[in-house]
Amino acid sequence: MTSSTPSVEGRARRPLSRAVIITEAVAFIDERGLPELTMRRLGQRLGVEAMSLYRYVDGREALLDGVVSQVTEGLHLDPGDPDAPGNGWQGYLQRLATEVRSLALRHPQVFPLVATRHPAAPWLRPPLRSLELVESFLVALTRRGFSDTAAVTAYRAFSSFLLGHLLLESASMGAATAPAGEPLAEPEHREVGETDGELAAYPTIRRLEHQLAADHSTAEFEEALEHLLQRLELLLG
Amino acid sequence: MTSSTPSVEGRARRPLSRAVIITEAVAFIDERGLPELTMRRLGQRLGVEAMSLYRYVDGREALLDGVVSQVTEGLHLDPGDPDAPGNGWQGYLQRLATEVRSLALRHPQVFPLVATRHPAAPWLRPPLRSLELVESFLVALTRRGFSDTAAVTAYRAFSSFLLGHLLLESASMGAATAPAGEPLAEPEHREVGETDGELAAYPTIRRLEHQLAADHSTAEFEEALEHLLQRLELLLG
DNA sequence: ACCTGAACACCGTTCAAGT
DNA sequence: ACCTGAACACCGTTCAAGT
Repeated sequence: MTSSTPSVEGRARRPLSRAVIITEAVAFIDERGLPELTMRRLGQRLGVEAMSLYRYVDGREALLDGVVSQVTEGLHLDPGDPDAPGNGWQGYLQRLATEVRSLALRHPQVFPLVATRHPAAPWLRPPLRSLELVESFLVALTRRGFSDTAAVTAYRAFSSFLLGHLLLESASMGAATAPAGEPLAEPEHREVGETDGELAAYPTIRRLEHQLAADHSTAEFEEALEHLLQRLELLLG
Repeated sequence: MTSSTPSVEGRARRPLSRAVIITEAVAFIDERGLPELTMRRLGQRLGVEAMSLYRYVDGREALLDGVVSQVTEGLHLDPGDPDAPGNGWQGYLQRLATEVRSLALRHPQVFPLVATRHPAAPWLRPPLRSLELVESFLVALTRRGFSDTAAVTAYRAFSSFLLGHLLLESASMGAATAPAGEPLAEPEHREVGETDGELAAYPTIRRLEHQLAADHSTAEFEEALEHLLQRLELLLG
């Protein structure tokens, strides 16, 4: 009874499409990390040979672009009414920042991709890589008193801020969730130049070791954002 | 007359060593980009088979770590006398920032590697990835009036700042110098979703296209650094 | 219309063997 | 001591062929 409807062959196979391929690629990267993602393995996960993917995706590079797009388009922020209370430009930027941050924390293995893939154009600065989002950003700010130039300047400053903070944060998260392959910072298997013994040559690092390892990411993010907003306020004519 | 001294076989081959291999890898990435770097091609460039490299380098991943280390160790900054004029913590951070930036601009293709490789420890935050450098940073600041905690906080803020700004800057540079393979933003061969026509759906981006594409990186970097320093000043007890 | 088998060129890496 | 030939397992990708 091998019917033509997806039956019990271990798992019912979703019909292939660009969307499910990319969705599954994101899941794969989340679970096993980017270096593990292979056309062949992704096919296997989808119950299909690797070559089938090429009907829907233009090769591995295009697939990764798709991953970045999909993850990035999950961010749709309604600028809302400029005159509503708590909805000024500061509130807007704060909400946007929080949303991007939560994206980075949800997909720490994908975020480096968002951060480093070559953007298609200079007006798509990582990690704000969707046209919708950038358009929305610029409109939100110009409607709230920013001149064109000021809005563009703010856009640049804002993206640099997000990139720096979130890339570092997702990297330190990604290390914890890293693929089972690399032991990273395990007590055994130490690299020659970086053992505790060698750390003796750097007394200050050693003294501050605990503080350096401590995680204050949320507080730091918010504090830095606060200062960025103050800085951007100077752009208001 | 095939002598044993490196004679005229096209090019005198430097004797192999870990150092020359890594140096050549850096040059290779600078010229052709990271994805092009292959053990086999690197061997070829050194006049040797790929397997020979494994005597000196522990595989490709280790090679890339070596690349990051070498490039990063080119940064040795003398903190100098805390009491000398123009040598306060602000001057120190300014010099350090400039130095890291010039590194990023000299090696725009290598910088993403510096930015995204998993650091060996939480106290090595990209792009400040050398123990010497971090030690020097912390000493410089604590000698200049920062408490331990303040120095660590400053270290975090400073690295985020550098990472965000320089990764974006090096990416936009790297695109220009990109490998001959990818046409990127060419007039022909446009991706479906991002033609000028489609840009019509984003009127603000379109209106600000020129401003968005304009490059003000140096001024922006300096301005943002200035504000960071002001912000760090608040940490002084 | 959708998937696959076979094939190609190219990887990283190991190891016994050459000099 | 230093390099290499041969081999292995694994890539991405194409295309004619199957259903």
